[in-house]
Amino acid sequence: MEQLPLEFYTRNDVLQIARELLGKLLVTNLDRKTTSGRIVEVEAYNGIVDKASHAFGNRRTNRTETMYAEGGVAYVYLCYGIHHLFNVVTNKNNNPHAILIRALEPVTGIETMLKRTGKKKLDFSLTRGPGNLSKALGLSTLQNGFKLTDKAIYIADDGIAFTKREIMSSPRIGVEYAGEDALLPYRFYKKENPYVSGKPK
DNA sequence: GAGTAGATCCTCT
DNA sequence: GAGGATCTACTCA
Repeated sequence: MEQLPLEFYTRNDVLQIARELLGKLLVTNLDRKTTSGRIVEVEAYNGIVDKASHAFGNRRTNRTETMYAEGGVAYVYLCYGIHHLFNVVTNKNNNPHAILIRALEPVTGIETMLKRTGKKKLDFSLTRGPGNLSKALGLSTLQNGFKLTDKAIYIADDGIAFTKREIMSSPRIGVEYAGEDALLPYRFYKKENPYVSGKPK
């Protein structure tokens, strides 16, 4: 199992990176506990030209500053006052690309995830949806700006990759306000995986 | 089973 | 002062 190198994140094709993230392992070492999950759903946010992105129009604020950092860091922010959403920042300095991790398949530390989320037993909702998976992995705004090349949070390749046929794309979720950009097929997910959010077919 | 309200708080205008 | 890259529970049928 290999931690992804910085060069993986600093490339400029956020859609390509998003596709490649599928099948990788997201690992957290927080609270002296290790938890990990296989990424099965992501959404790409294509920088300043993307109306659905917080960085649209090169809007630069305290919150979005993390996205302008060099790729390979975590961008975590609070949504609806309740949910912490975890993103991977990509591209070079001052190019605010990001990839939202929307769903995982639990791999290690399931007991810990259950404890964190207050669930009694494993079900598909444990790591389905960005709010839930952040909770399960112990991610919060405290981890905003963490480097993915460190040990606390990182993404690893254990040799498993999905085939092209297994990867589906669709418009993103929850971004209706973004006008025509809401229609862009920037969401990628593994076909027929029960952890993928949205409506089961 | 489908539709909707409520939670809850940080960020930006 | 408004609203958001969401989720859950509750209503109603």
